[in-house]
Amino acid sequence: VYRVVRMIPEARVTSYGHVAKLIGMPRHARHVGQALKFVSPVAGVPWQRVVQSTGTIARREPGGAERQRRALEAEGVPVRVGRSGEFVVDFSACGWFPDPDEIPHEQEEGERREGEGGAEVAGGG
DNA sequence: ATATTGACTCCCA
DNA sequence: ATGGGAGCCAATA
Repeated sequence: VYRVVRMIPEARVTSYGHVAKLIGMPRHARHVGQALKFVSPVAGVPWQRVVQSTGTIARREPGGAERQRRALEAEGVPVRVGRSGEFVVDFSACGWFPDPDEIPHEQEEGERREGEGGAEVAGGG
């Protein structure tokens, strides 16, 4: 999970479900969140770049969602506020949903890709 | 072992 | 676009 989340480019956002797919566990969307909440307090992983499939920041303890919103805005991701005070990001603008095949599995340390640019954008559909 | 919960997602009305 | 229900899998009680 952390490996995939770390490859999310700056100012880009994806969903728990997609991360789950990228790691080969399309049904573990919830566990992706569980894993992220585990690293959020220690940082080191751009957990902020993962939101719900609807682009909405999941609700959690008061102040938590706002924390994620702040983190996103800090890197230039515009966050919209819903009528319910929900925070939403625009996948069409900063969505990051590469094909699972694009993601190298068990990438050994040392080797690395260059100029991996994802121009595709969700939503379009 | 059963029941409940959770940083989720898809389906249907 | 909105709201209710089911499916999902691991952790917890």
